[in-house]
Amino acid sequence: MSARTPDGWGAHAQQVLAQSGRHSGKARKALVALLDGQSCALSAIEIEDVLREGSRPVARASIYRILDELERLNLVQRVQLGHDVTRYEPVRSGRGHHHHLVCDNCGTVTPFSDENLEDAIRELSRRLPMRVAEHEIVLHGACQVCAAS
Amino acid sequence: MSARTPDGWGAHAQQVLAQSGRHSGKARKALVALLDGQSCALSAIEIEDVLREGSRPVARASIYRILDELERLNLVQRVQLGHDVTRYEPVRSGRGHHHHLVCDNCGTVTPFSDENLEDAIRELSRRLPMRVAEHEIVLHGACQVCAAS
DNA sequence: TTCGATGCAAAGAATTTGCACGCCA
DNA sequence: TGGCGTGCAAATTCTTTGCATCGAA
Repeated sequence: MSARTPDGWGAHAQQVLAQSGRHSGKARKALVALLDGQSCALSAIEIEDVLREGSRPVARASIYRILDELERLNLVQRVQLGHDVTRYEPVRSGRGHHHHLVCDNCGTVTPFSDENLEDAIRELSRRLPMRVAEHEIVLHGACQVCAAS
Repeated sequence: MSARTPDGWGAHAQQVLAQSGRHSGKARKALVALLDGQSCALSAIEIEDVLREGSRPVARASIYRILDELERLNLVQRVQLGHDVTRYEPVRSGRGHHHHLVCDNCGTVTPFSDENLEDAIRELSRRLPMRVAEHEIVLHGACQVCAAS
């Protein structure tokens, strides 16, 4: 199952980028296209690998710069899952919003979503002394496979 | 307000460490003592600084090794807040359990706790295909000061 | 006395920065 | 054509590892 929606995040991202008065290079197009087809979080290095094998090699420095820019425009969100790995995923407001289960044993990452949780966060956000923009929830534990062994 | 409880985390940690059949060095004692008096998350480098100024200088490598060990014993939890910063905080089961608000503008970290949220997570955990051990919630946004300006 | 704990220094890995060139508006 | 976008390589920063020494049991 993909979280992609027709004419969804990718198009939206390109539009926001264009409106912020920037040129559009090939590296960025390739990266945005990759993220658009991605439902869960990737690290910069995973992105580099996928791009090198696939559409177009992109320098690592460019990847970081582009991700940085996308983050500033609130188009991608940094997600910290396992040890040290910084991952990035497209911010999809409606359908596609999710959080992550991380198996501390084998490192597997699984997305999940839960409306009760979202409600609790929305309600909580109203009471906090902060304008809450994003939230990130990570559950750690043992996945089915690892829990069995 | 401190999350420390009399005879609490520090003593518990020392006990677990002793039971796992290890010697007890001065560096580790100093680090555990520091964390015991700490209610929120610190990075390895902040820990190094505090120890150097305070009780006893501890080599950075030792800090990482000790934190690693404490994490394996489930005595501290890694917390990923801002960009890249890996922080560590004592795992306190009951009182003292909390999560974090991060101001994306000024970087301020504020702890909070919410029972509705904990309930939602407990209930959710039962339904997930994973044995959930820990969870981490980070809210990003603008703190009062930054939201005003 | 033995073996883990620690410090120091070097190695590694991820991320950032500087600079020259290429390409889009 | 001007300036942003990109690639390459060097520089930074955080973290890990190797090894000799110190200290607790």
